[in-house]
Amino acid sequence: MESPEGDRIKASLSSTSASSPAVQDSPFFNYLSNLSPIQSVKAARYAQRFFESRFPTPPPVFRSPHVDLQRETSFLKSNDVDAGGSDGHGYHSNQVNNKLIACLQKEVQPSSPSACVDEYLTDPVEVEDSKISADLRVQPTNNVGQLLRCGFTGPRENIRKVNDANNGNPEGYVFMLPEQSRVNMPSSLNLVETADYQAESSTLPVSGAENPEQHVTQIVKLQNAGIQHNEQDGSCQLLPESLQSVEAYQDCSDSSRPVSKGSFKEATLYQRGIRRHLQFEAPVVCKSTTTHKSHSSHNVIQEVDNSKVPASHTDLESLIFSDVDPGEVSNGRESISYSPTIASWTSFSSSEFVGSNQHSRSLAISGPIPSDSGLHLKSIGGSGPMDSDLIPRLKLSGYMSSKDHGRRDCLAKDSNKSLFSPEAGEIHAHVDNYQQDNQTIVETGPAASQCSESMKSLCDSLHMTPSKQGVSSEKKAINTGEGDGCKRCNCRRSKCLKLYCECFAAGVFCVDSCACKDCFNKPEYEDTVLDLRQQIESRDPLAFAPKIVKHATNSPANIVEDGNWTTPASARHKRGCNCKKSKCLKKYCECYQANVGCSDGCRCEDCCNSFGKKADSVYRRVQRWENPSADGTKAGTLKQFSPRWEDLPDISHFTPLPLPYPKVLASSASPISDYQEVPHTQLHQGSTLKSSSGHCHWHSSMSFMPHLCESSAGHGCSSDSAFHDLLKDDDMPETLKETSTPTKTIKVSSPNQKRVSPPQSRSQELRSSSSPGLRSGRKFILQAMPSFPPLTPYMKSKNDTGHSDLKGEASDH
DNA sequence: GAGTTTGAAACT
DNA sequence: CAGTTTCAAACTC
Ligand SMILES: [Zn+2]
Ligand SMILES: [Zn+2]
Ligand SMILES: [Zn+2]
Ligand SMILES: [Zn+2]
Ligand SMILES: [Zn+2]
Ligand SMILES: [Zn+2]
Repeated sequence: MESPEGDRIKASLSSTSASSPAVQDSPFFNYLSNLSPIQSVKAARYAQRFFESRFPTPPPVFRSPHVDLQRETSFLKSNDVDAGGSDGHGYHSNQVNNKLIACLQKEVQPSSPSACVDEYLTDPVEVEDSKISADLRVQPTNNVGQLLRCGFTGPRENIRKVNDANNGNPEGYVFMLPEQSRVNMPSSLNLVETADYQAESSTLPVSGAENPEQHVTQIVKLQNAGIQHNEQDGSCQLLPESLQSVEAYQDCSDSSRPVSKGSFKEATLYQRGIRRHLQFEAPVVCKSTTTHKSHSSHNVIQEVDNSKVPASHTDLESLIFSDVDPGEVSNGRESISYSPTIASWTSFSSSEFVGSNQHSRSLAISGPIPSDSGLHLKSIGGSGPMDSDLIPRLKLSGYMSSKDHGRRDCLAKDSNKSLFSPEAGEIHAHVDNYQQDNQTIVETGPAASQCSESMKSLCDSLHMTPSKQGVSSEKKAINTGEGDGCKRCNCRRSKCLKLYCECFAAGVFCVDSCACKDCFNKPEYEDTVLDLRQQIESRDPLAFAPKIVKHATNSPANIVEDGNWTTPASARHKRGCNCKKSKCLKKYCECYQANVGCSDGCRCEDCCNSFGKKADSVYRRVQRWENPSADGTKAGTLKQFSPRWEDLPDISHFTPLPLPYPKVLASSASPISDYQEVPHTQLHQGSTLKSSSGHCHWHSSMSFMPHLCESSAGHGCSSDSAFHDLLKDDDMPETLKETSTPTKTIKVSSPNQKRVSPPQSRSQELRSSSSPGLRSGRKFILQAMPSFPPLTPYMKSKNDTGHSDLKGEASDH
């Protein structure tokens, strides 16, 4: 309103507001609808767009999407978490849903969109709403199921098939994520990935099937994580940030790896082509990759259970496998949708997510889907009402979801962290890891703590679930968290419609905990929000992409040591920082804030980033990583999170995902959390903090987290940074690379199996102490996703359509 | 909590 | 693409 922007915004707003009800007729509306992923009917369109735009390629891939039933299962597990966790605020959800839907429709069945959608989307949402409220996360499974559904929905069967077929993944990277991250990732991610994978798999014959499996799981983390839980809904939102980061994990070739393997199938691989798929794989955590492999998804779950939550896990499985899908799915709604964004991201991420651990919650991302679902759920739930509406909602939901979150967001806040992303995905993960060590974890890193908390909540809820008691517990947890708030943005002049706003930037709606004024980043203005978002994306395709990307690559560094592991270290900021006075030692520096070292892409002066200086060679970083203490205070600690850097030359590459919906990101983010957790300072504090404060939150919400963190204490906060999202460099790069250099792409995809042991060092250690076995065992498999489609497509679609409109209006003034 | 610093986002 | 302005977070007190 106010100034120039005001006009634009107004325009948008007007459209928006109107849009929902009556406006549909207006051109804008159309435009929007096109843009917006979800708009009811349009899911299909959406999907198309995504496909078109994002995935120029291979439709086939998408087609298969659902395919991955298997994954679903696995995902389910994870998903559940995600779903639960995520509120769905984010637009993502919508996007995701859209994708899914699209996929489904296209491939699966166009005929009954609703059905399809329902299955996929629905689940999550509905489930969450109804169930969630009651159970909330009680049972992850549900969520999972939802997620899966969302993503894949029905398809389990399909998926499985695919998986089977694919078993051989072309490449798989195995990363050892920190526990936290691992856990998280999987769930949400899995879902997503699954979907994609499926496609891929189908498409890809994965030649390798034989390959040992490299399943790469990509995990995306949502940094933000801002997951919010709604008491009612139970859903949580992820913060944008969380979403942003994505991680990918590769699996070991071993075989199976973990979940991913099975589910993933991944082969995913290769996704590149496929990539798009969203997916996120699940991170499954394979404790021991090998060992557990057998049931990927199950494994994951199991692991989780074992370690932490037996009950839940059990439930999950059952749920997941069994009913959840169907029933819930059907019921539900699909809320989940993936938002387009997600899709885009997904592709994005999938290809490269990396997980940074920043936020533990990685869920988001990869989860983007999953997370989305979670988010969606919320949204759905929130919205409520209607199934039929779902679709439309979806659209909204993406953003909308936030509604719910809003409420509980606050709670979440502190908790928010916890809430946040983790939600589903993370939750699982967290659960495993965290639960076990919750405390430990907490200590470990703020992020961790957050995660753990969130996880706990989730877990609790899950566990509890059955009776619904869980809910209360959940709430408690959340509330406990504290109600606090978790602050989020504090915008005064941007109306929360610019990237200045963390919420908006993260792809999530503002919630109660936000202290913004004249906020338009609300579900009610979803249209506006989406429009502006598109505008911004058109201007900068990477605007909503996760800030942190992982390079996964094979860079020597990763391999370096044993070749086994890879490092998360590779994570770096997508655009690099431009610090002049902070020496990259304060949060003013986005790199530092994200717990990643500066890279060549940074233009900082006198860089002293404890996570890695601009000039540091990968090798050095690794060393630091390994011996943090030696280096420096923070560095050491930090390293844990971002242990090693590889060269990530190309930051720029990141793929641009058009829609950033957070959810996706969020999911992805979780993985990252690891990093965050550890954050330098935090570490020390962290441990304490968390516990004490408790609530710090979860990293997932990284972006938001800051506030929280702050309040909570540094730990949490610090963690947030960690949370940032990481995308895998690989992915990103690939994308970019693809564009620019085909070759790389390939590489990326094939780098293959590396296991990486996350830097968790400390955090892990801590944890490990508590429960060593798991940790070590867990591995995430990331598949390298192919690159993404170039930004362009996405842009185009949007631009074309809406773009003009919006711009026109916008430009007016 | 007010005020300052900082660097990204937005704008020109 | 560079320079400037705007913005909100990070930080300081
Ligand atoms: Zn805001
Ligand atoms: Zn806000
Ligand atoms: Zn706001
Ligand atoms: Zn910097
Ligand atoms: Zn930097
Ligand atoms: Zn620097």
